Amino acid sequence: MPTRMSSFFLRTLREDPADAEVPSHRLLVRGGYVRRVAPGIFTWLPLGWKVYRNVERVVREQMDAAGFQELHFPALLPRGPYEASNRWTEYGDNVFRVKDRRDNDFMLGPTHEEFFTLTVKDLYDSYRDLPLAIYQIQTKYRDESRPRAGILRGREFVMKDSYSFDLDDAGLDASYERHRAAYESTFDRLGLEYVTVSAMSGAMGGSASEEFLAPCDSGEDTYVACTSCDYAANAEAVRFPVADPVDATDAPAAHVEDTPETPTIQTLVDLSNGRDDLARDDREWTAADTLKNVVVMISQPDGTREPLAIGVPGDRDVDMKRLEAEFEPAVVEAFTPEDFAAHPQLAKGYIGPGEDVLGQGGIRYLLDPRIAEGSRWITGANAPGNHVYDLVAGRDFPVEGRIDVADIREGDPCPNCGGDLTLARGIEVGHIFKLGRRYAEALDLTVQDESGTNVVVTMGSYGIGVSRAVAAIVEQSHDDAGMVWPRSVTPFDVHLLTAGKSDDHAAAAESLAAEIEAAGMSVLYDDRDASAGVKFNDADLLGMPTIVVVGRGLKNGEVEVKDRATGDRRDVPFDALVETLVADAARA
RNA sequence: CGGGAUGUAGCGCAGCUUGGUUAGCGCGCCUCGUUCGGGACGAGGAGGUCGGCGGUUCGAAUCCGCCCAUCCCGACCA
Repeated sequence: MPTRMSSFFLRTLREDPADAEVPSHRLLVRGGYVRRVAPGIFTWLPLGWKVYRNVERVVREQMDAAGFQELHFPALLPRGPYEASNRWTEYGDNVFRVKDRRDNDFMLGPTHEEFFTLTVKDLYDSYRDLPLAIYQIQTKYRDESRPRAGILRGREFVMKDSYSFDLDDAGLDASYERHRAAYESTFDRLGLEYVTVSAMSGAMGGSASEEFLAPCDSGEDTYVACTSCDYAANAEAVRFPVADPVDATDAPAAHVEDTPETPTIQTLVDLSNGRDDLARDDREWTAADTLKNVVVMISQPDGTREPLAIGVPGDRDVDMKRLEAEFEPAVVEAFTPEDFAAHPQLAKGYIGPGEDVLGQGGIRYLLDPRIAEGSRWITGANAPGNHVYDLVAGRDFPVEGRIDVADIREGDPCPNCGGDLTLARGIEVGHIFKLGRRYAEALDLTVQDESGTNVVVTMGSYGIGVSRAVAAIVEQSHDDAGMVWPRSVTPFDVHLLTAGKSDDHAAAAESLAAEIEAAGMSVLYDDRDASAGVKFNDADLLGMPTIVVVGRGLKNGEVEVKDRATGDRRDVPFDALVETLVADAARA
């Protein structure tokens, strides 16, 4: 039986919801696929649920095909295991915490590493049981400080998470590769365009890590890709090589100059160019000649705070996102007036390297990799209104450490081949990484090897944002009129409507609907007593891949078949309709 | 958590500055009629704790205070 719109639980909105910004949010709400219940929490209405389940089905089929085994943990989790890995604290405000009637702590699981690990530990003891790869498709909860963009980033969302367990690094490599291949086939089937970029392993600890990003304007992740080689990385993970040392034997001695009213790079550059005693003969000073020192506070989950100074070329800013990624799970805070008061050696606006100030016994001081040993700089002289010129890195102050957190720009040299980097945005729909032994060690997951020795298991962790993928598909596949579903996840194969209200139209549509369904395709039949325009617009909005119109061609025994994606329309005789639809579906 | 904005019917909004009958418009919904291939038309109707609490006042959607909530921009993640 076709689903009849006259009785289908669906209401489309004529106007965009006021709170929806990104296309997926706007269209999913307007099309009656989802409905907001609370910030970041949504109801899946019948149409949306069909899409969601199709996505979930594809994910499950590809996991099963790869030989991974599905299980299901609770979403409501006791505190204990998270103590062992220290994450009850580390996750901070991002977890929904609840108590039972006896005042025991529970949480709504934001992730399940501990439970996978502990369950394997419970059941397995021998190397002969490995390798193992298990997964679940689970509702996860994260009390995001700022949920946004509708389904793209909710506080309740569905994630497929897998874990692999291997005896050694070679085994982990193999498990990782199997997951990568499974992910590629999954996203291919979902009709998602994606790029694979290398990524930091983030809060979970570990080594190799790659993200699957669906490129689109609403993406929250910035990634770089090289125009010359196949290098691609999340902006947070890009690491530029340390610049080669330069010869500084001819460099003049460093000299402090009186530079009043120059607390910013721009004022400093302007003053330097404007004064005869400071101006260069060969060219103008630029911001890139200055060494900018940014002081921040690194705040650990346990509450300890430590100041950190970062030196970058003055034409660059510190990218806070990259900096945060570097110190996870610690949080980076701006230096407050109180912090400055507690460090009186820091002259705001005139901070520079110096004994007991930055480095050399003072605040921990790390330099951008572009600052070569032997390079000359203008920087703060640690006194208001004073800068030091011709300060040579490595000669006048030691290079105590490096940190690569400056902003990345279009055209920056590729760390791999030196070609030009491009910047783009994408939605993280998948993430695979080699966890290593962190959880296994913390939770004491070992197996006996052939010699009877206990060996710590090495793990991999692999996620797919199932609910997020629904939104990502819309982000990539829509036009002004509405959504355009890939056939693999469409809620219905065919959207059938009558343009014309005679009994003949209805009878023809009924019989065609039955034929189409008999051929194995699902039909959403718009049998409503609405004007043709309303039906056409709803059909475009709802986005089934094929729209069949029983209209003015009826008298000739023809219907119109419209391809939602291309907009192409063809008149097809009744008796050729099913054949046409089957052929179209097969071609897609 | 910082910055900005908003809260009035299922959805989108006006009214608030300058307090005053029964709180209004469009969409959607119900009834009747007309229309019938790209969000038709007429007539009639249903639907509201005006975010909450407190205050000022003869009288508060409107003024004041506090609170709550939501959205957007920045810092976090599938």
